[in-house]
Amino acid sequence: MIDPHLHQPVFRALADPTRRAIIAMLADGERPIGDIAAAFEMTRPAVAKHLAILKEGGVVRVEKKGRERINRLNPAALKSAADWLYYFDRFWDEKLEKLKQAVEKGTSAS
Amino acid sequence: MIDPHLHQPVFRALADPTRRAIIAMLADGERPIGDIAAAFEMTRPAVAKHLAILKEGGVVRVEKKGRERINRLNPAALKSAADWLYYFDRFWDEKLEKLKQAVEKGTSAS
DNA sequence: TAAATAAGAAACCATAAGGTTTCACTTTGA
DNA sequence: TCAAAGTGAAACCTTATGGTTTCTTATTTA
Repeated sequence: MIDPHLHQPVFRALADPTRRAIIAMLADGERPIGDIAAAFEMTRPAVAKHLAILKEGGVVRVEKKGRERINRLNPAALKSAADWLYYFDRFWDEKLEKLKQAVEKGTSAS
Repeated sequence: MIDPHLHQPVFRALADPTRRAIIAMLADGERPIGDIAAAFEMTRPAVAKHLAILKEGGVVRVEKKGRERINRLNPAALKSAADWLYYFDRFWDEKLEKLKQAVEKGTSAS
């Protein structure tokens, strides 16, 4: 098993329910911080801190656009956490494990 | 997307690197708390707190056995977190997504 | 039965986390 | 050009978190 510290920034980003909700929201489309703060009935600085942690985990990226900062989801970063969990697939879903092995071998399945 | 609070106990359990290391250790085999504390060079009460949080998330279960308490991994609880992350599969791995759909349809892939 | 082993529980401590209010800085638009 | 809009940043507060030491309880086993 891989060093658990490697995944820390991502798992830390995922640890808070508000941050997971932000991830879900950004999966639907990019948004400026003001919109997010309004949606969660939370002050903007509070959301800014959550976004900072999400950025540390690479889960969210920002793009300056005039006076706005567009926050965009970077789902690839979530793969790091998913990969760690995938290791346990074989314990609860042997069928999917077989399929994954097929993918790794390059076998077509569709 | 599902209510992020439902997953909170599991994601909280996963948030700490020591707890993820404990999960990895228990995946290799059940162990009493003393063994875990020794392996991590940490006091037993500290490990006890981590185990309590892991139990709250349903990730670890205990069985009394004489004067020992055997801690056993319950990988099914991890599925809750994995399922949440699976939602983003389509963003980073379209091929695996197709395979999963194939599984759901009952299509053979091996 | 008494010592050793395994563990739970309580009290305590330092720091991290999550939130707020207040103030300063850019970019836009009337 | 100057007020409004959108944001960043600093200071502060409360509670959660992760750890320790100390003490007690239960089970072996010599």
